[in-house]
Amino acid sequence: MSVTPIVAELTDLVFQVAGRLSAEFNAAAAELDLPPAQALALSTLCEPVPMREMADRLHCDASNVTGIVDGLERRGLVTRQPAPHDRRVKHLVLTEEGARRRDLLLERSQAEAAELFAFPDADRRHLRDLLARVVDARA
Amino acid sequence: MSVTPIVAELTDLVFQVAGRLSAEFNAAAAELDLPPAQALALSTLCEPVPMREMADRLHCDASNVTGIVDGLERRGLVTRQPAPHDRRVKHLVLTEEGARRRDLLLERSQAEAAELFAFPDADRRHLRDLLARVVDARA
DNA sequence: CCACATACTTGAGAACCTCAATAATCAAGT
DNA sequence: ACTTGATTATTGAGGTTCTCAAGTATGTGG
Repeated sequence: MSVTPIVAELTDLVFQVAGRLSAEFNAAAAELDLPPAQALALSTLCEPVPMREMADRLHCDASNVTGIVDGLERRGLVTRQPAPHDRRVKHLVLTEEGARRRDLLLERSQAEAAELFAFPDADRRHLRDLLARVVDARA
Repeated sequence: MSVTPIVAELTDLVFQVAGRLSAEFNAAAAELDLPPAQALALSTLCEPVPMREMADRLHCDASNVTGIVDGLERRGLVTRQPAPHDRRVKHLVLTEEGARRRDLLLERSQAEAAELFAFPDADRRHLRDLLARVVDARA
């Protein structure tokens, strides 16, 4: 029954790399007084976005987003604003401080990421192509 | 200060692949009535292992493991057994049912993983080598 | 024996998550 | 208009995961 060893190996490696990346992300987040999920939400926020859209981005339940945004709002980083065309939806909008915090977060976490991928550009592109193949293997 | 676009791209791809893998893992876990963290702990468990070692494997606080193992014990999948040589440490040992559940979990999640990495073997090995380079870039 | 480190637990508090149910609104068909 | 049915966001209950600070029991080295 056993799966090809290479598959287990690949799975493991992907988790290791992702693990480091997210450890670095979370560390950067923690320095900015942001819990992981809130940081993740913040990092995807640029243009105003409906709650529902955020739920999709985070691959989680809508009711979940309520709590996360509560946190971000309590910290004064986003506000909920009623959408003009549909009174059911509320848009998440970055405050000044929210935008500043978001930029810091991205800056720091990407700086760490850059170190992880610090090898010749040809290899990086090759890695990108292979990973891309995995991703849209079944899109 | 902007990071090379390729780095952002790589980061994104790695997260996407890891995201799918862990979504599949969590789904398999959910079918077996296992919360994510408990499933992860279970999946790493084969030989008896001290709590502390488990904490290292999960990259989390020791006090955290107590709660996770409480869950696994409540479900009857592991037991804590005092280690012979050091009375401070407790070994996590799989029960019969625990071993069975663990095998099912690995079987199912690896089957999903195999589909993700279903492309020529030469490419898979290449991908492995590149990822390995990332991992021990700073080990 | 003493000082110190280590393994595990406990407790408080926050964060995160699922699920079921609700209120408000929209979109369509009738 | 008016009902039906979907959709958006929230709430509440309950469980899981996390951090952090303290505490207990045990090992180790001077």
